[in-house]
Amino acid sequence: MALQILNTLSRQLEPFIPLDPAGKNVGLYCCGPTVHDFAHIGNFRTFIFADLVRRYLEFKGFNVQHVMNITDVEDKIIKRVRENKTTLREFTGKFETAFFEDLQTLNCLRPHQTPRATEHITEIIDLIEKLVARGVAYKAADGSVYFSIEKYRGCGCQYGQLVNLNFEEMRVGERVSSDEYEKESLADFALWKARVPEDGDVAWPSPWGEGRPGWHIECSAMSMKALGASFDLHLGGEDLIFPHHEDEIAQSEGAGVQQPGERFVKYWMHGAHLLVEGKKMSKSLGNFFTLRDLLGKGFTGREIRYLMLTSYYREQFNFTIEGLQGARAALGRIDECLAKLREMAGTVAADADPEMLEPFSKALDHDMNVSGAWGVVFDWVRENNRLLNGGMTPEAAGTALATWEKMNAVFALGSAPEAEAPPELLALLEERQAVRKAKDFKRADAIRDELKAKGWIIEDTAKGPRLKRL
RNA sequence: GGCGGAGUAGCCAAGUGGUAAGGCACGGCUCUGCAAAAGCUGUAUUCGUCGGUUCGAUUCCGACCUCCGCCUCCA
Repeated sequence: MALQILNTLSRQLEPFIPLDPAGKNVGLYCCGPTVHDFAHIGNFRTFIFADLVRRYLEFKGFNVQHVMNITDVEDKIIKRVRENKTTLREFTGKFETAFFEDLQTLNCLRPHQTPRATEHITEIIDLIEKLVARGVAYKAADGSVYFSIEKYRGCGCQYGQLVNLNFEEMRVGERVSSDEYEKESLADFALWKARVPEDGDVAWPSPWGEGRPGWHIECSAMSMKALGASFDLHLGGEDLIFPHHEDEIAQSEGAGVQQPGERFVKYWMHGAHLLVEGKKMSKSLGNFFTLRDLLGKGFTGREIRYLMLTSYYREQFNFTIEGLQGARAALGRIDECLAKLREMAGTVAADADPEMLEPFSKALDHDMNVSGAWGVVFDWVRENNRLLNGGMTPEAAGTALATWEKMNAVFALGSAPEAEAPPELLALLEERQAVRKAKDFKRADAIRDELKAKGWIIEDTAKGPRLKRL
């Protein structure tokens, strides 16, 4: 069964066939963060989605090269650098570090390459020079260089591959900032922005004078440097479809660096946005959360990851605190089953059960249908629990665990946090056992309440009691 | 106005031209000194509304209603 992907280019489900003739290597680029602040959970939905795609491709046996840019120069960053009287590198470094910490908290694999825009100014300038040489970019009176959509279309290229653009009907210009009036046409976009006083020290020399890259160009320059002029997969949030990705295509294909008939990117996948408590996230509504905010509320990275992974990436997802609590319960169910399986399996080593993996990957093959895959996982949990109630062999438990390892390579939930009770509580637990034997249930229940007050619940199992974190 | 997406149980969420996965929550049962925990188990005559095609539609077609996103800051 082959993986099928809903390609934004065609809006259709297409079989995934890598450009690599050997069908082995896959280039994956995902638009990364603009490091001007801590990333919010909406951002992380996209990055968890990218991580899922990467892990699933690896599960399928592909050799993935995963690239994610760090946009570390941009209007908002420059503004904040000025406000904070700091340097660009110091300011962006702080949020970049936090971003990678957050990715780790969410158990996202670190991309193989995470190029910074500021370290690819040479590549960016080279690309702009190619565009100027081909006549699809021009230097305006303000010293900036713009991409000409009209010239680009004049070369027979299509602008509007990802979105159906109707230039006559577009309400163009409503939000165009006033400093861009030098453009020949409102739809044109900046490749190189001429230095202005507000930029402070943030400027690089270029053939067009000092300045800095425009918004879209860094992704074109860095993705093509890392993965070649034509690569397999490009991911990002749905808001990037237009203009960011449309402009990336225009810049990349307009430079004439692909072989005839080749495209910049073969498959585009876009993740839908998040709602929080049913509303669009906004600071004024109080439903704007960074990952750190949620950790502060006592939720864990794996709970957040799980919740994000229960929804189909292409559909808007309502992220709620109630959902996080449900995630905690669902994870508890999986953890419980795994713990019992481990106990049963002991040291038995076994191979995964291919019959189990088949429906799991069949679901994911359908454009990353995680819901179907979770259905398989929970059916598996129930079946294991039934067997654990009698009739399961250590070998069968070993097979089940090996199967889980495979599935979990895709979902990457990590393992349940170890919760070893402190000795004084274990002593209380023993005391309770003693008084229960003596039928002093009053004292036994008092101990139970005391432990509960300290955050531990007693689980009386066939093998005796154990303490569990509340 | 243009373009795109969505409406399935209390909540989240799959799916299919042949009679509705899964998770959370809730009820029942097992276990227990009682509990808890855990496990098992039950729960949508019905898939936004109205028509049409069909032996049969939640699934296809048409109309309508509602919600959401994008249209040059945005994951």
